[in-house]
Amino acid sequence: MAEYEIGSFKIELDLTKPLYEQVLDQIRHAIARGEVELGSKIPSVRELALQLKINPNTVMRAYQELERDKLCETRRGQGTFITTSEEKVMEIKKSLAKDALNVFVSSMKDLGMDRSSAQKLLEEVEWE
Amino acid sequence: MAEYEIGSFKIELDLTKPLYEQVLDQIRHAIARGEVELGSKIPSVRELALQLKINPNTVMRAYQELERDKLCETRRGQGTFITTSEEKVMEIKKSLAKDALNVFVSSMKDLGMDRSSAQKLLEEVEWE
DNA sequence: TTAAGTGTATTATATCACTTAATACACTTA
DNA sequence: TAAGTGTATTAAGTGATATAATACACTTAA
Repeated sequence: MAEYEIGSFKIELDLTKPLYEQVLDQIRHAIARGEVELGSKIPSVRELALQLKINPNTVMRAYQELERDKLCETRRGQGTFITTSEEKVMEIKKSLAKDALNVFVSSMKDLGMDRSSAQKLLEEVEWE
Repeated sequence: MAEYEIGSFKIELDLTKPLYEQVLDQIRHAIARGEVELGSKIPSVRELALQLKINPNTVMRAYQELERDKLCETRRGQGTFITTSEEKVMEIKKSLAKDALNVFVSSMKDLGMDRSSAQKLLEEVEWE
């Protein structure tokens, strides 16, 4: 589809999920990984839409959800800025990790597997 | 939405995912858990559609995918039957577990977490 | 032979989330 | 004042999903 580099992280889009969700996820994860400087400005709605070759409305939808999570702060006429709250970042990181964990545990249970089976899988999986 | 009991397992539908996918997943997982007798007959397309209050075409779509995975065998005029291959069941169980594991690992990496962090989460999570 | 119950196929329609497009307004900064 | 921001609105298009109605082929049992 298209890609765009923001500071040290890159946004890449495909057709597997809604575009606004991909933009949202990738920025959110980049913040969680600490790859975006707190308080820094991210591209304007129009600019990112242009680079990713998608509609400004789609970008805005992602930005608005970031703001709902308090990960971003938008200032009319100025732009959209990453939160300065280290606490918020840790919070969202924990939350995303917990969500992923719950999905995994549910899947294991659905397959009738116990904790130690899951642990064994995790030990044996190729990581890097 | 609706639910239906098949042998020892139950199908419940909601609005979070495509219906055919829920039917498919729930039967597939029940097989993987060993809750369905191998070689047994599952409800007819029309019967299950009636019980779940959904369209027969939707049920058929799920059944056809089960057949593609060789988890079921359909006999025209007779019905749809669970595979008798214990091997196929183990295969699909491994496959589903691997998929879930990969999703989890990807999520952890997206958050910049290493294997031991993931293991710690798994150790600490409430299981039952 | 017949009737009922199977899987399967086809065509049409409806719905909904997602996306795009075009435009306008409010605000900030240089 | 002009350019660049976020925001809002309305309209339209697209594709996956689901429903509806109908028909056909096959199997089984009465």
